[in-house]
Amino acid sequence: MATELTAIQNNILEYIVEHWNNAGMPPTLAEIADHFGYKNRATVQQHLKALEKKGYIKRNPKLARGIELVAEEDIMQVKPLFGEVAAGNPLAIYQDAIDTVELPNVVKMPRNSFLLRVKGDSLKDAYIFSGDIVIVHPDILPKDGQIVVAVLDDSAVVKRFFKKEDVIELHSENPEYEPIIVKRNYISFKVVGVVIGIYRSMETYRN
Amino acid sequence: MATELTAIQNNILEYIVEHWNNAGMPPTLAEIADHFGYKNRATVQQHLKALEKKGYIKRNPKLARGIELVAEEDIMQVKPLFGEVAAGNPLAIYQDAIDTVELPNVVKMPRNSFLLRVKGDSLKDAYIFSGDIVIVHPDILPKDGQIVVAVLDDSAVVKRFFKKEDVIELHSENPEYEPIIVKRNYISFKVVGVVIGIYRSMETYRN
DNA sequence: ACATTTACCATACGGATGTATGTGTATTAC
DNA sequence: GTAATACACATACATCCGTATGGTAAATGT
Repeated sequence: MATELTAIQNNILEYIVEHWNNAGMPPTLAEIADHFGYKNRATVQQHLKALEKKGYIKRNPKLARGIELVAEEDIMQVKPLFGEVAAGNPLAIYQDAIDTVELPNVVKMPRNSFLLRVKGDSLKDAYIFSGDIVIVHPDILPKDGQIVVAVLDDSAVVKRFFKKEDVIELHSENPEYEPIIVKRNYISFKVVGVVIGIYRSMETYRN
Repeated sequence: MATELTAIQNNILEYIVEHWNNAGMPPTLAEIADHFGYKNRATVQQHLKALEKKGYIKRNPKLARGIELVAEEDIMQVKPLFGEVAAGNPLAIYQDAIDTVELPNVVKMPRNSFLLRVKGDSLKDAYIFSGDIVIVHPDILPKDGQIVVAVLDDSAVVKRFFKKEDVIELHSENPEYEPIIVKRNYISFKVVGVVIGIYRSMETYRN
C-alpha cells in the first residue's frame, strides 16, 4: 500500500500540507494548479487520483476543499524554529529559522506566533526543561508574572516579567540566577513576546 | 468595536469554531444553513455580515470557505477533556467530556486524538506534572518505553509501556510506585493510546 | 406613529469547483 | 514493437458557493 511517490506527486502533497498549515484549510484544485503553473485543473485531478490510490490522501467528493490528509502528514505539522533561549546565559534569536519542529496537529499556532527551544535549567522551577518548545505570541502586552521572551543587547532571555515604577525586572525561577533589572525605555531592550504555552514531544527518550 | 453578540450570532460563531476544529476548515454558508435548519444561505450571510461588522470574523470575498476567525477564537481552540489520569491511583476516563481545555491554535490535534489531564506526581520524573494536559493518540501501536494510557479493570493509568515475552509491564517513573504487570490478552486490559505530547498553558500561575 | 434592528425566506446570477472525457507526448517495461 | 504509465492540455457540464436584491414579520426605541 505504501507505494512510492513520483517527484511531482511529492511536491503536490507537500504543497497541500503547507497550504493546510498556513491557510487553515486544504487548497482547491485551482489553487494547486495556479501554484504549479498548470493551465488546467484536470492535470491536478489526475495527480490527486494517484495520491488517493496510493493512500496518501482521502477525498470528499463534490465538496469544495475536500482533500483530507492521511498518515503522517495528518499527525504532524512542520513548523520553523527560530532559535534557542535560556534564562541564564542569553542565546540568540535568528531572523531565519535554524531548525524545524514536528508539532502534533493538536497544536494550532496563533497567527504570528513562533517557536523557540529552551536550553538550560534556569526555568526548571517553572517546570520548563531543556529541550522543551515554548510557543511565543508577540503583539501581546505582558502582564506581571507572565513568562516572556525579551531581547537585551542583542541576546534573548526567557524570564518572568515584572513592571515596577521606573524599571522592568526579569526574574529567573531558579534562585541561582540574579534578576535582571532594566530601565524603562532602555533602547536595547524589547519584549519579544509572551510565552503562551509549552510543548514537549514524547517521540524520543529524554536524557 | 467589541460589540455584543446576539444569541444566534453567538451560536453561529461557536459552530464555525467547532467546524474548523473538527473538519480542519471553515464551513461554507450552505453547511451553516444546514446545521441550523435554515432553508436559505442568504440568512446565514446576513449573520456573517453582522459578525464581520462586529469584528469577530474576517471574510475572503468570493473564496470558498473564506471565513477567518479573529481575536480569541483565532488564538484558542476549545477541546473536550475526557478525563483525568494518574500513574499511581487510577482515575476514570469518561465516555463524554467532563471539561474543556483552551489550546493555543499552534496545536492541531491528530484526528481521533483526545486530551486527558494529569493528576498527581507519579510521572514527575518524566517531567510531567499535575495539571498538565497530555495528548493521546489511539490507533497507534505502542513501542517499548513510550508513555501510554491504558485501561485496567475499568480504571485508567498513564505509564511507560514495556512488552515482555509473556506479560506487559507498565512502569511508573516515580520509584515510589511498583510496576504493574499484566498478562497478555488479559481481558480487562487495553492500551487506549500513546501519549504523543504534553501541553501546559501559561495563562495562570502554577501552584 | 414611525424608524430601526433582528430574523428568516425566495429567487437569481456569476464565478468557482469538482468531475468526466478525449488528445497528445514522453518514458519505461516486457 | 507494444503495452503501460506518467504527465500536461482542452473542452464541457452539473453542482457548489458567495453574493445581490427584495419581501415579510416581530420586537424595540423614540
